[in-house]
Amino acid sequence: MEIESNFIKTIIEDDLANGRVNAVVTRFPPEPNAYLHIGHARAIITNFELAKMFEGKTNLRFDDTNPVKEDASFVEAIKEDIKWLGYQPANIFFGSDYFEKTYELAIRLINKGLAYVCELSQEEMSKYRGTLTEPGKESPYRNRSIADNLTLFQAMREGKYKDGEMTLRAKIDMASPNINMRDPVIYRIIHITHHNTGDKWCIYPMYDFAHPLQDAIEGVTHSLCSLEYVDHRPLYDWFIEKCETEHIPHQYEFGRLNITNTIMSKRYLKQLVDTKVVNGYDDPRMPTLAGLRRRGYTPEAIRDFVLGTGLSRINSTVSNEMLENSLRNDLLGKTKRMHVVSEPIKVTITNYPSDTPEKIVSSCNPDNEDLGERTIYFGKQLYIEKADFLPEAPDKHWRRLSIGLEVRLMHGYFIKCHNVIYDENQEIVEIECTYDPMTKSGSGFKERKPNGTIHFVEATTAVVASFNLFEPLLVDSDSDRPLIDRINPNSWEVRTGFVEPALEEAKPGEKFQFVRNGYFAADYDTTPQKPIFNRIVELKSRFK
RNA sequence: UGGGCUAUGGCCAAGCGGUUAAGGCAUCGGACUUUGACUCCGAGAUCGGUAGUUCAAAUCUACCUAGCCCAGCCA
Repeated sequence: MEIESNFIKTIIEDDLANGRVNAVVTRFPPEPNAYLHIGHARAIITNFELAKMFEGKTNLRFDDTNPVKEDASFVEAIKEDIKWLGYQPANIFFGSDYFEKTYELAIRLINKGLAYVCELSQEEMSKYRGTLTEPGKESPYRNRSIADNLTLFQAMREGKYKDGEMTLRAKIDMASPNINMRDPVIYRIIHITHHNTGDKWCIYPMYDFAHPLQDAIEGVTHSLCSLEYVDHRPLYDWFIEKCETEHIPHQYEFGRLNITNTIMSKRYLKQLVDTKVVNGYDDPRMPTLAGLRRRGYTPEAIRDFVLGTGLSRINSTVSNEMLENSLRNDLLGKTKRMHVVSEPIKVTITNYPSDTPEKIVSSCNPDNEDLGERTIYFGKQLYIEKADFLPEAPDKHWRRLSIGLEVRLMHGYFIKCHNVIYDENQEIVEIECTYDPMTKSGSGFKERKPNGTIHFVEATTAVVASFNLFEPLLVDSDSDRPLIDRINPNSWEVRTGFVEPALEEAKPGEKFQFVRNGYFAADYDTTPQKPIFNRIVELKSRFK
């Protein structure tokens, strides 16, 4: 699947056609202060796919200009997530690699009379800034001499001042209707150890100043970001122009991708982890890439989903059914289709002649013979799903087992139910059936049509396993209620059931279709003695 | 209330002055089926509103309406 037509692709095509750029360079610039989630996947995929499409390149650049929030551990996690998604950055850079260069350009601005050292406190600065409807006031420090600014800025760098004591500001326009242009701070003092530069610096550039310069230094042609930066674009262009960088990058904005019933915000993800609603950032219910990975989502499906949702200048909320569809499409042809009974009910085949089960060799996926065959068993004692039996068929659409009805056991035989055994509470404990030896799977038997096909496992060879069934963490997708009140209490259900013996060998992370049950992945903690499977996604069903 | 961005079927989204207005997801019919899966057929919008420009407008203009973003020494 290729990237669809979208406005950014159109812009790039146009730039290339008109010679405004020779080669496309994009970048994905995360701040190393959180785990990546599926929202980031859109940015990653968009940047990489767009560049790839035009034979350009994409850098991974850690935007680490604020040491108070950042940590090296996130650097590795982010690298791993990008690799998992299937992308290899042309270069891996750090914004902090450019601190020296950024500093020089700040001095250039001072020399041009376009930046000044300001001693307003944070509170005062806020007052001077004005409001959305009223213009701001000029700082009393705005008209210092270039020489004084140079000296002061140098002193800031040398650590002569405490955090917050002064800032370097761009001298633009305190009356601009765009608040970003009202003399924004471009350097602030922070005495803290930086994950990359250690204690070398105590002044750090702000995003608005650093970002365009990083793009310029790296030769980025199309700098993509989200919609909330639209108002920052004039500033971006101002810095590029005034700093007279050799290369001139351009910023383009696109909408964020939201998914129904899914929280993406850093704050709430953290809240879920901190309040132990989930077991960490790689909990299989989390929308983090680490969580989705553990759940069994595939990078191919995520890519297909992102590309399928397109790109526009709208913050969109896409139904999670779309993601699930991508998952099923990807998993359909590449998973083995195994027999698993998650809520068992016992079946005795009363006319089965032997106490030892017979072996049946079956295809793992009739649509993909490369997946091979495995042996399943059929015998006197079986398990089927509770939901596949009702003493009496509710209506003529019932395609499962009932007294007097005959169904096909997939890969086995036709069986017909003739008796139900109840306990003292009128609960069904066992059902009794007969089988027809003539109807063996693969025999080509066509004399009669069964009332549907269900699956089973043979009881003496079955292996006990547990299944983790997930639902969305949130309910009420359109609600404005606080998220904490929308937590789904049933987001993780554990069931114990039986799996066919071949599943003992499932390797952690290996994915399967459990016939008529859904797609599952063996959990990281699975063992042959105690297999554990996570449900990735249910199968679609028209059963009403 | 200043500035900016956006508005195409339930949800995404193509379309860039002339097409019966792509496609995907979802939904509803139907066929097929050793998964009520898959696959296959079929069904639905006149493009936020109004007024203009034009032989011709979802596409251009004006006005209106609605939603989102901005007043961190965060990114």
